[in-house]
This record gives sequence, C-alpha cells and structure tokens, in this order.
Amino acid sequence: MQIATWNVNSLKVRLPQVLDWLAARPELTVLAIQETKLEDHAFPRAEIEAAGWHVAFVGQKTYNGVAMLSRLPLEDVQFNLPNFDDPQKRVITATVGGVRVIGAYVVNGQALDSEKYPYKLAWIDALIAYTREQLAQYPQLALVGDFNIAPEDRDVHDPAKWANDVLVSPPERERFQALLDLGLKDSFRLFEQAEKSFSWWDYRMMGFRRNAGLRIDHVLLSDALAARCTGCEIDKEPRRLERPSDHAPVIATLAD
DNA sequence: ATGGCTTAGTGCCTAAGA
Repeated sequence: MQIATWNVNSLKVRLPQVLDWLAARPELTVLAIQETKLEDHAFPRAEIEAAGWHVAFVGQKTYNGVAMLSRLPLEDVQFNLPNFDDPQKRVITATVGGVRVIGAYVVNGQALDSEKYPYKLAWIDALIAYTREQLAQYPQLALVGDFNIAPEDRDVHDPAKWANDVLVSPPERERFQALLDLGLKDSFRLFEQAEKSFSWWDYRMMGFRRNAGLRIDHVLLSDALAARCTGCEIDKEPRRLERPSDHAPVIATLAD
C-alpha cells in the first residue's frame, strides 16, 4: 500500500489537480490532505466519492481544514486532538487496511516572537501525547502531514538565512525528535535521497525554479510499518502545474 | 531589497501562510 500526504492550499482551487493526481496513481491507498480551507457543507464529497474514494473531513472557513481519502473504508475516524481544546481544525485520524493513519496540519507559528509560537509548541506537545496513546493501541501507525518543521539543516535550502527562524528553531526540532523517540521513523530518510530535497517552495522569489525550499511535509512510520517500507518520494510534478499548491505530495510505499 | 505570490473574506485591501 501507499500512504501520501499533501497540503493542497485550498481544496476548492486544487480539486481538479488532486483528482488527476489520484487517477494517475493506482497504487495509492490513502491520502491525507491539509489546508482544505472549506467548511464541511462546502466539501466536495460527491466528486471525490464519484472518483472511487472513501473520504472523511473536518474543516472551517478560510484556514486549516483536513481530510482523509482512501480506497479502503475509513474506520474509527477521529477528529482533532482529544487532549487539546482547539477551535482550529487540524487533525484527522482513521484506520485503513489495519493501519492507523494520523493526518496533521501542524501550526505554522509565524515568528518566534509571535503569540502563535507558544501555541505551536503546546499544540505539538499535545500531538506527541496523542500519538503516544494511539501508538500504544495501534502498533501499525503512520503520522503524516504538514509538520511545519524542517528537521535538519539539510532540509533547508539556506540554513544561514533561516537560522533561528520559525520552522527550524531548536524547540521545534526537539519536538520533532520527541515524535521520533516515540518509536517513529522519518520514512524519507530510510532511503538514499537527492541532496536539497524539499516539499515546499515559496510562491515568491521564484522559489521553485531556484529550488529554494524546505522539507516540512513528512510521513513518519512506526517501527512495525518502517520494516515494511520500500520507498519514500516527494512528487514535484504537481508543483510544476499552472496554479500549483506551494507544497508537493510525499508518498511512502509499504510492502504487503 | 526582511519582499516579490496565492488564497479567502471583510472584498478591490487585509491577513496569513512558511
């Protein structure tokens, strides 16, 4: 099976690209989507189901919003972090083919001196606790999404420029490591990868053409799943399209 | 050049993203 994550930056705008992408990937089993930016009544459920997908979603106006699409039925669907009271719709969890998949849109944080930064750190602490609890119940677990953290300097196009900025600060990276310490592997780093591999590029400054990006979208796999993982790739093709999302999808492949 | 673009809503500018 293949597990993917993609921050689409508005599902309303990107739905045709998402459906095209899914149609071209018959091996894909489950896709976690972030930043749908849609209230539930406006979610394009019929179009997605017509394409042969099961779907669950939780959203709000303008910001955030997450969805999970699956070829197999979505079981035991859970919305948001049960241990963190939060009006922002950022998490969706479901069991697919015996695999527990947590799709997360981690808080951006905006800047180190923003009030959103301590919110980000507290939010990730709750995600860590929730993932620990889920992992105890479901040894076959994938935590995927837009983490808004570049784990290492090699995940940053220009580490000097980004030094001490949000997305790379030590408290954020320590929390990313705390997630790994629960017993998760960054599937992308299980394999040899090209240098300067990124999953997000700024719309401005010709970021994509210059490959001035960050690797902030991740597929983390429990040890049981990591043992089955045969590959992980970032698909840059959708980023080349007209009117792209600023993020590229990340796909991990698991042997049966 | 500490910004350039893209999105949605309050709507023709503003806030936010990363």
